[in-house]
Amino acid sequence: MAHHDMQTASQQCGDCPIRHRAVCSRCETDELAKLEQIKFYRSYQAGQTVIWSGDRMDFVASVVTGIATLTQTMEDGRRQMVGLLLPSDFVGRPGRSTAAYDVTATTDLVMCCFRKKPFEEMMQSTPHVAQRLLEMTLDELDAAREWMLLLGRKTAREKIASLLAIIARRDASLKPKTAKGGITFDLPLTREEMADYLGLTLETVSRQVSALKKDGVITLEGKRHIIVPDFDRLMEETGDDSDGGYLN
Amino acid sequence: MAHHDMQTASQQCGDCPIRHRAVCSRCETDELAKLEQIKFYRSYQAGQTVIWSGDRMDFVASVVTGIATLTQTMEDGRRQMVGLLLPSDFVGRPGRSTAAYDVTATTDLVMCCFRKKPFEEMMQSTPHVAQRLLEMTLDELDAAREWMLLLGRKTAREKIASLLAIIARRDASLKPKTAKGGITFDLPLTREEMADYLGLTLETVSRQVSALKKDGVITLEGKRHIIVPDFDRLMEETGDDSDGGYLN
DNA sequence: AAGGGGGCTTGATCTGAATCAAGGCTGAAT
DNA sequence: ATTCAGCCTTGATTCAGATCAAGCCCCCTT
Repeated sequence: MAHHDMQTASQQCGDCPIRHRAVCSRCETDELAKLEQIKFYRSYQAGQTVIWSGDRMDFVASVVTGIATLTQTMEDGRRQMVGLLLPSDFVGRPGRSTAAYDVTATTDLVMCCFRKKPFEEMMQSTPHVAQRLLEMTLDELDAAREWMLLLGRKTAREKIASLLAIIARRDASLKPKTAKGGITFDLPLTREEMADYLGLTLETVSRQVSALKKDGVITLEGKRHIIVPDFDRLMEETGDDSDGGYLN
Repeated sequence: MAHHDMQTASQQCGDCPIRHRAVCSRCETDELAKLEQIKFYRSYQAGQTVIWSGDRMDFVASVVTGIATLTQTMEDGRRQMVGLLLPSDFVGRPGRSTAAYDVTATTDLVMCCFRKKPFEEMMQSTPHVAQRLLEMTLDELDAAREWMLLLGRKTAREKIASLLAIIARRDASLKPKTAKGGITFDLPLTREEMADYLGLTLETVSRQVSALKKDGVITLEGKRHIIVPDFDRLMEETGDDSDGGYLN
């Protein structure tokens, strides 16, 4: 019977990544049930703003499909992206009631949301949810620090190569079937969004993408479809340590 | 009796910030006792390296006194600071066995360490430790994102002003007695370390500090002692939103 | 088919910070 | 007292990326 509940829950929320990443690895039946009761979905169109920085935010959420960005903006309009949310990533901060960043859908977006109050109560009673969330937050912190090295010390070319490598890698982990010969993916960002990610202008992004193409590091099909014939070659351009020590 | 244990523990570890920040806010007696049993102290001299990136790291720790930095280094020597640890800050990552960054003592440093294994076991059994750690990690992530805006979009002058404001603020929160007239503090970093923090060269740091001095935003006494006659004036130079919305 | 707009590219020029270079200051060691 | 080393400042020059500017491409609308 208990096992049956679990399967039912699983069917109800089979596509909900929070099940898998934040909660489910060691979930018990009644915890799933609790999550089922408080969750709801929201959809946004490409370009839509999910929340403005400073707005009241009474839910936490997990990306189901699509891509969202976190950005910070200065009064004079300078923008810096500070987070890129892919499917299964978590947004929102238990214990804070206002959004600290603008959250924008860069593609059509579906999020699985949980009202903050009940989610927090659930966290109290099910310790490994907090632990899973801690793990995810520590991963994000590591990514942020990698990003800081990129922003502070890398050249424009290295920045572009790094971003392409990051997207290629995350993309590959989502669609496990990757041909050995070459990696292929669609850029989910405009040149301007790439610039906001990298701390550059869109013109510089465009020039450096062209340069990588001219040098044979990548091939372009249209403006957005990227082919990386040799991933190691791309990695050489990033300036990062060659040994992919990012997975220990 | 239970209450007595707590006081005893408190005396044994009166100066240990993890007690206050990571663990203690809702601690119970036996948790404190557990912490007491697995903790130990380590001291480092100014300039000493605590851990090299990639080294095995079998403890987590909390800064008791002094200042430490986290830095990342590229093969060709470019360096970027990615963390600045002041007293009560936490280092180390439950669930990872190798250090991801160089940790260096910039002043004489005392850390309160916990062997990772027992600490992790303790986390399992005492849920609000994980919760407190999550809160601290989320704070750090926010700081990292603020830092990303600085690295990606601020001018050299804004970077310097921002760093001075950050240090002034954190300093003020440590020694609560701050004169209304002006804020005064010692820079805990060399020009080169400031440069590594800000993604600049040491020459540019020096020039911009001189410029802020010439413009009356700060006064220098020696190379390290800073006087900020008007904190609001300094804040104007940072490029940040004027409303100090960083504390909600 | 014509028009228009959003996203992108490419060229010309400018500029803020890096780089290269030469001292200066201060405190510790001889 | 002198020397030395580490840290800092300041000047001259260079250069990577920003800014300004023009036009292209592609898709959508009418």
